[in-house]
Amino acid sequence: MDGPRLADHPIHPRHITMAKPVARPCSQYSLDALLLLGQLVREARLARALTTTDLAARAGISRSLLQRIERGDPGCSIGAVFEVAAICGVPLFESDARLLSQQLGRQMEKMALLPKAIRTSPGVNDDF
Amino acid sequence: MDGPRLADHPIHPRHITMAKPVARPCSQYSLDALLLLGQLVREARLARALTTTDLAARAGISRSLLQRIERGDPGCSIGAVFEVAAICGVPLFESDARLLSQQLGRQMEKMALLPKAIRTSPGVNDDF
DNA sequence: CCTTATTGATTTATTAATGAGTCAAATTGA
DNA sequence: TCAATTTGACTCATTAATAAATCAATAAGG
Repeated sequence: MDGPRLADHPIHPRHITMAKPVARPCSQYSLDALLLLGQLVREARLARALTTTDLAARAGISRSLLQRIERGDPGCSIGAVFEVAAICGVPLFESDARLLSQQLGRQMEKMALLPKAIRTSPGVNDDF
Repeated sequence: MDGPRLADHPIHPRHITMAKPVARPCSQYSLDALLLLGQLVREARLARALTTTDLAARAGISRSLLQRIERGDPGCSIGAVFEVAAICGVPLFESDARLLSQQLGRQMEKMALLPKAIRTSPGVNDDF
């Protein structure tokens, strides 16, 4: 059981980077939205003359994470992304802090009125 | 070294859940935005009469993750959140897929013109 | 031009997120 | 009312995200 292992005989040349299987599949729409958000963050950061190190420090995250955020990596935590966006002034939901809070309040009221559970009729296929 | 351990003598009654230290600090603004997004997802899901199990399956995530998304948990991956939002029709950036793609294209062009690096003057304090 | 700072791209150890499962409580619709 | 279903809230094992550090390449500005 100590013969040559598969890894010792690479199929591909070293310099060709194998596309590693994506951690979690993500639609193109989501990827586009993510990339756009990342670019908006980058633009806002540059507009404020902040270095990646500075912005990362202000957001309480590492520079490497900020780099992934600007690249639109779907694996970043949404808390980190929103924090960075908020700090460098990229609007979330096209509203400022006050409007957001109002919107949240109204939303919470609405939710209180909605049914707490949904039940699907066994026979109905609701695909779309 | 085998006397009674600290854990054997709880300070608090069992039924009082200790608020565990937050994994990563997050501003109130971000938390509000996250909660709003979660509520919008929940509302959209109910409007489409989807169970949490159904929507989670369509998004390719677990039900427990969907629950955390609707709760506005900052630790969820942004890819998962955007995917769920897209599936149940919560608009990202208040634009549909086509507009998003256009917007992304324009943004990429703009970015090409911007400086690649920012450097901070040693004496200047740009705090705000 | 030349020094200095910033960025991009790695790797690795650590920490946290995720999926899967269970259970009780709440809700629905008949 | 009542059975069936959905939801919320946990636990735990596994997987992935994150921080930190390094290094080469690039860009800025005197």
